[in-house]
Amino acid sequence: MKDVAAHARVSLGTVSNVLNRPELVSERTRKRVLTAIGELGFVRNESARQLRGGSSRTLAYVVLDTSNPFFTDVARGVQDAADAAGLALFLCNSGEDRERQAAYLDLLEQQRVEGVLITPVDAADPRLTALARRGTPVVIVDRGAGPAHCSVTVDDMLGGDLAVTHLLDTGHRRIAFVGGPRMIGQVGDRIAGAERAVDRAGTGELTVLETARPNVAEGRRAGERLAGLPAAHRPTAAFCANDLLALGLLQQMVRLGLRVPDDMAIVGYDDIEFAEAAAVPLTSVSQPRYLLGRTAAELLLAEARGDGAHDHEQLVFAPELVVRASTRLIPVSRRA
Amino acid sequence: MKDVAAHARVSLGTVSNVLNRPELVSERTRKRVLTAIGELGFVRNESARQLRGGSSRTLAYVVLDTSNPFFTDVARGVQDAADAAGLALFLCNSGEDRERQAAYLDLLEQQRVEGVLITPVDAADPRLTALARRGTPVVIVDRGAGPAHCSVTVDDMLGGDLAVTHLLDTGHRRIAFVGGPRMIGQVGDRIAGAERAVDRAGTGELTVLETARPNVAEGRRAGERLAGLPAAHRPTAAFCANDLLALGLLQQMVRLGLRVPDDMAIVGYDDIEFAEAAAVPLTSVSQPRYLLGRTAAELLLAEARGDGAHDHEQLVFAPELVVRASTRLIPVSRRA
DNA sequence: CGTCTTTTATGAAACGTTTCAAAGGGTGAG
DNA sequence: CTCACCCTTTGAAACGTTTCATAAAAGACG
Repeated sequence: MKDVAAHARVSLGTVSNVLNRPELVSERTRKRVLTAIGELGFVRNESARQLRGGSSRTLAYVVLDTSNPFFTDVARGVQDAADAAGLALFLCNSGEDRERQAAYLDLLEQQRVEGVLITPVDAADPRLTALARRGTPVVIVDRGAGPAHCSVTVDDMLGGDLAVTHLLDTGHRRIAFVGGPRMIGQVGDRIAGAERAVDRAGTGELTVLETARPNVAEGRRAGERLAGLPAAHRPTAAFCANDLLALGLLQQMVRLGLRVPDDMAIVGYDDIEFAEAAAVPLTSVSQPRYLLGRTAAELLLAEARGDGAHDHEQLVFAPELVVRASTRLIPVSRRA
Repeated sequence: MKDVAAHARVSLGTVSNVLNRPELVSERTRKRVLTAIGELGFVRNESARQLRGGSSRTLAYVVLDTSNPFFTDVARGVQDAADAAGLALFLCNSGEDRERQAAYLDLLEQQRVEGVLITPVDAADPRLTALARRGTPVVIVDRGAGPAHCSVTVDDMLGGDLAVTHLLDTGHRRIAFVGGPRMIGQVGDRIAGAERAVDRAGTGELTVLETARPNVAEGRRAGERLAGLPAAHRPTAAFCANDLLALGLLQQMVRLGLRVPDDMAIVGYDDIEFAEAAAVPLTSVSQPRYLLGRTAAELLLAEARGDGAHDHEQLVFAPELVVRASTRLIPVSRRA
């Protein structure tokens, strides 16, 4: 900037004014400075700017797993909200790795981002509370939060309830829940919702098949386990904690010669794009992904921009069941 | 930091030494300073650090489309390489939007990132050359580059050739290429490869069905157009520019009652995770995605860390054909 | 033509670090 | 007891901006 000033024969302050409050500078001078900037290929140093200005005009979203399409949709919502507010978005992928997440949080705090959106590896990470206490607003995405943060979630218990109620309604009695690890709050909630549906119906039984991670490979493995059971005891329907699991399960069923939905009905969760394109289009619980991200970012902005007082909100969205071919009414004659 | 110094009754310089060269500081003092840091919840200001130190310890990857699984795999490779080098990774999603890409490039240059990996919206963006000329190393990912940059690509002509050669070998003569827009260099190369295969075989004909974008929806639309043709003239095989298109096409075929591969064989491109989980597991051209990202990042690091002289390399990886159920040898008796 | 007001430009301070030359304090050798 | 040397610690400069009080220039007015 000093070079620019020299080149345009003005003072440092004037160059800064051209950049930040051009209306204070005369037409002639402004042009001269802009020309100098062009000729020298000057690029503002954001660090210095930030150091002096105090704010970074940057937001961050720490994603749990970039390769899960659910989160990329959420990210689009976040992106749009950030764009609308004129903020840049730093996307970080923790890859479900606690350490990497911690490293990112440290880094982001050091960068003085204006706020952090995060789908954390552990629901209640003390690090997040500490971060918020020190002044960086934090909004938890797709996970419940204590009163210390805003959060945006979808009602997983309701989702589980919808899914299993649908299975019970279509005539299933032996139902498997496939998902895990169970300690993930969400998974627990979906199980609870599933159990609530069974209890309310007063009939049917729920078996939980826990998986190590919610991905296609684990879905396949679960499929193998289910297919291995004698048909008489085998669940006739599976409710999966997400669509990746459901697709894996579906694929394994097809591979092992079990028919979907006749031998095994499947309900997934998330309604990702591929749910519809699956071998048998997948019945799934749909979450308002884009809206989730967008709303989360808006909450964060409100907290970051708001002056002082702020009440943390815990927003809960309602999921919807999308029925497709992977579930179907069992004729009464064929019921167990 | 001043507060920490006061709290620990040492000078500013000592605090800095504790942080950066702890071996210079006596055990006792170091402990005292660390305690003060803990008590005050001090967090380094990265901007100031960077301003003084000159380097940002940050890399950026400007992704063309986060929701395309191809790029998330590439991103994993980039991520790992960045981690290994102790650098943070800034993931940006241009969403195929020229303006957003430009905005990100400006932002990143202002942030003084150590280097930029990018899959650009346009192959030859003068902005990229300018960026590199001003000192920010740029590596082009999955797109060819002029001699001004390093680049990492996969041989798309070879990929197209492999796919169509496979279709010709399995007995197909009327082959459709589904993909677009054609002006994307990659698409052009795949078409060229496909034509090369046809020419070499001296038999068969290739029809190009151009799509507006390479996604599932467009794949479905292409499927509709193909299915609408009279069976006598309809291509018996389709080679799609990517798996999203192929999955859309497959889905539409199934929906319209055409059998895959009997009525329509399909070859996709990218071999994404869902290719295998599709209604009919998809034959696809597999690209070394992870390696692509990792190598790109390594090239970038070499350029960024290297002192001065650097020869730009254009690395080309070879794709592989993965044969699955969506293509099958046509019995000689049934050939046209 | 002087005075007052408005517009435009300037210079210095401040932001929070890192770095480096130099000062201070011990220790051991002579 | 003195000197030299090593280990610690210190203080100040520098990084590249923004901001603000102030100076200079330019108009406006009587």
